[in-house]
Amino acid sequence: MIASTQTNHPLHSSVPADDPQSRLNAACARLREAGLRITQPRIAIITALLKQAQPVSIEQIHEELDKQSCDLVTVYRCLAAFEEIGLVRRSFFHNGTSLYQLSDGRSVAYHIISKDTQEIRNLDEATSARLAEAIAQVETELKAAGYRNVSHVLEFFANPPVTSPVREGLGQKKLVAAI
Amino acid sequence: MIASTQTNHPLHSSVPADDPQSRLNAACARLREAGLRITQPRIAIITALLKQAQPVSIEQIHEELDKQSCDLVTVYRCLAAFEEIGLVRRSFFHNGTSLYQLSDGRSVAYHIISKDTQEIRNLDEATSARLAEAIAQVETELKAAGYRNVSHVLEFFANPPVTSPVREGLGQKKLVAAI
DNA sequence: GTGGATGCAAAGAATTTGCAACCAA
DNA sequence: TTGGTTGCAAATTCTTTGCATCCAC
Repeated sequence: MIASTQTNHPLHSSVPADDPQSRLNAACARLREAGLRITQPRIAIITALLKQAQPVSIEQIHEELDKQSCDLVTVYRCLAAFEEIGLVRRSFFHNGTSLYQLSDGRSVAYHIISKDTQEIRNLDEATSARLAEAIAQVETELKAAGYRNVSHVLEFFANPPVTSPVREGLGQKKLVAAI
Repeated sequence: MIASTQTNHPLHSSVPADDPQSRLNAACARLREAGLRITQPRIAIITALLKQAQPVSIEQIHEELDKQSCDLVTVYRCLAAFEEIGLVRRSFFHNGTSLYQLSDGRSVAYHIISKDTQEIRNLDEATSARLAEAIAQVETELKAAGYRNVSHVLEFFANPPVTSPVREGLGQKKLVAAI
């Protein structure tokens, strides 16, 4: 039910190649198309996002960026710009914090956020795909009804089983629970 | 596709009567069960929530409360408490603000939030029900897998058609767009 | 009577804004 | 060259906390 590891199924993603370099290139192309400039901070931010399998907070991204490479404010501004052109999805908020993830056309994965620890896990692919299909259908209907720029947010919240395998990788340090 | 008016289908809601008084009573009962006290501010807050067909922000609730009846901080604290016992659902956030709605067992309605105006509309019942079913299935699986306190947030964002009928009632004044 | 609830003031955290300097196109 | 970007500092906004007082049970 819960995919603890992110498996890559090139078969599933209709769009881009999987290696970081081409994904970065694709992202830069989208910036250019949108009339945005390719700057050092932006490359660094996109590169940081490429490493993430889960949505991450702005703070986390900034920390990834070896501090000096750009200002926190720049991360805010870049992510806002990226979101505007659909390069990233603002995935969810909890305790009032936004999390972001690259949206480069590969399949959506929905998440379970631990109510206690803010740990994030992916739903397994099959389940995510099933939900994505139901939601896509609604979005199609909305578009047919004249809505534009249709998007959505779906997150699950829960207390994970006690025997929970802890997620590895860059973590929840900065995701302090507020409630 | 989009239900502009909130239709009441007693047939659908297995639980409570529709008149405000019994809904208030039911809510109070739930407070009592949870060991929370029935106070004047809490009654006022619940009453304000009862009037809403859509999720509302804490600010909005506070404004509904003819100012003097309780402090903003109290609204925060009460809603946190209500959320804890499942009396309200924290429905979604946008521009970082949480919105709340009473969750008294009547059917869920998912929402479309206008990206421009923050106007909120309900999906029609059939569509909401279809989504709710797909999601309930996932939640059931999660519970079976040992997850507890499973909940979710699903929101659609879009720019509504230009000929959009504007939603009446307590509104988006306080829902200032931040991005 | 007693512990939970409230109000007020103040602290904190996340995010935004103003503006001068900078650099990608 | 020039307007989009950035950095730094300061301002805002939303939310939480501390603590004395109050009131529901």
